[in-house]
Amino acid sequence: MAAIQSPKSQYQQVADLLRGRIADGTYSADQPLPSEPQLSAELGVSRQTINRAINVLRNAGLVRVRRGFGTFIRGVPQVTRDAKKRYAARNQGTGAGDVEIKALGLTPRTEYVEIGRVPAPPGVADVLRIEVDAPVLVRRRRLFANDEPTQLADSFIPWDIAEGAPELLKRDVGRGGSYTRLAELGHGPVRFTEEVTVRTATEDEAQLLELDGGQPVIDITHIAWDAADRAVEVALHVMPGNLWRLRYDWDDPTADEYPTADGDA
Amino acid sequence: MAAIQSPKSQYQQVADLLRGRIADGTYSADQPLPSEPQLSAELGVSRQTINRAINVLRNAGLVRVRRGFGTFIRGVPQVTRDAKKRYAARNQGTGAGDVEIKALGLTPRTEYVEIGRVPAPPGVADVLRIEVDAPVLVRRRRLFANDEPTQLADSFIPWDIAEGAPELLKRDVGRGGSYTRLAELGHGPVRFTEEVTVRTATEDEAQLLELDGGQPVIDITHIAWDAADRAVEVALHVMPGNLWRLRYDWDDPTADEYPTADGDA
DNA sequence: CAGTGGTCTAGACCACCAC
DNA sequence: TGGTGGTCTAGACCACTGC
Repeated sequence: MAAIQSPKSQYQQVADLLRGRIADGTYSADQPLPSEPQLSAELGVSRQTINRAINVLRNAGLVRVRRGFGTFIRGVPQVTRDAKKRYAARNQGTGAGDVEIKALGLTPRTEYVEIGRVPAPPGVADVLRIEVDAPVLVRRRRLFANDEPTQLADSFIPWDIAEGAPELLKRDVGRGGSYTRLAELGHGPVRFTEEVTVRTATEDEAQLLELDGGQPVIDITHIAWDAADRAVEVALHVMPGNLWRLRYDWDDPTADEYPTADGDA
Repeated sequence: MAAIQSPKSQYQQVADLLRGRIADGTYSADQPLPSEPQLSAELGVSRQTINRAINVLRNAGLVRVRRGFGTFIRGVPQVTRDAKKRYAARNQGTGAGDVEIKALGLTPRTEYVEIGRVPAPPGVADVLRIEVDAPVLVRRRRLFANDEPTQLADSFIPWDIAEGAPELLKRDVGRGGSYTRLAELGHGPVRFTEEVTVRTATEDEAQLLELDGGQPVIDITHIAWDAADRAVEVALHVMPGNLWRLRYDWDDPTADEYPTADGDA
């Protein structure tokens, strides 16, 4: 099917070779890969070419470079995030984010970056349909699996709602999680929307997620709606693209409306 | 917030500069960007450095290089794909894929790459819970917006179902689309699941989608289940990562089960 | 300190494109 | 044929790491 292509560039070939060696276990996960000068000598290409090849693997999330130290295989398995289940699990613990990590036998950890009252950033204000700079409660968290950062999760709640539940200003928001607190205030979420985009990480995100610049991230805007159809919470999730698998499912509400064989308007 | 960083590398600075010039309209979408030697002379850095900067923009999907001709701004807006609505729109035309494109005022086009009876590929057989190499109907399509490829969509239906509806072997599967044909056979989908991952494009995909190698793609495995909970169709979608925005929404089925304030098991 | 990867340059050769 | 981008090399300097 593929058209005849000119022979691959050397750095692509080197990248394929290294990919193969990673896959078949030639290189172990404990040891660093051979150094760039070593590979350069072994394969008879310049160090630049080796470096370019390794950059290909980095972009694919296959290896991780620790500067001044060496290049290592990234041994983190993919985490499945089931949109429905993660919120249904609210009765089992504090954060919904821990469920998926534990399921893989990894150790989750949550770092609270910021919890407090701040002016709403433009994007958030827009979604919550409030004025820019109107006060909101923000909860910024960084989630880890086995001490590797796996996700940034910034949650915003309009202040006029949040002020009713002082627990929301604590790290541990208490039994059932923040949605339960919202429910107690009469704003329990009954509907959720998520918008998913893929983009390259910003510098800040790359730092916090320990990614190389330019690596793709998944950007999820999660909105919780209460029974009065008010947006009561926005959560912005940013996650390394190669690390996650998102799962959604739904019933077809119009399953009984297939056109009949004889046709009608 | 960001820690003190050493000054950025030159190619990053050049990339930022070019990004700025694209954003503020210094460079028009009709004209190619200045050539690499020109930029090299203007900015006083080597051509390699310019080239690297442009590669950053390519990975972000901001520009598109036509070899031997020039580098151009990619002016395609993001398309929103609403998982529920796209299937609900089945009564309006043939393909569900056209809806989103038209909504943006772009011209959709579908290219049928392959329609026929083939042995099930391993991944597909696994999902459909049939033997590898058991026969399936495949419909491979490539979707365009304004003649730019926006999506690969390969659909698989177990042959024992598909053979009941000869229309499924035609390009135009008829009124209501393929799900209506399945419904007529007693296998109308009532439930859907989608799994979304992000990865770098394979060579074949890069060619078909006119991407540069290494660019991230969104990979969606869409499964349609009938009332007997049998997987009656699998659709594999591959789309340029920067081109799409995925939208999902769902009601919380457990909204009335928030723990009460006084608590119980 | 020696070894690692990050980056930069000058120069070069090539494939591809439009004319 | 001349201009475009794709790639490669040798050599260099640097920041960072662990010892």
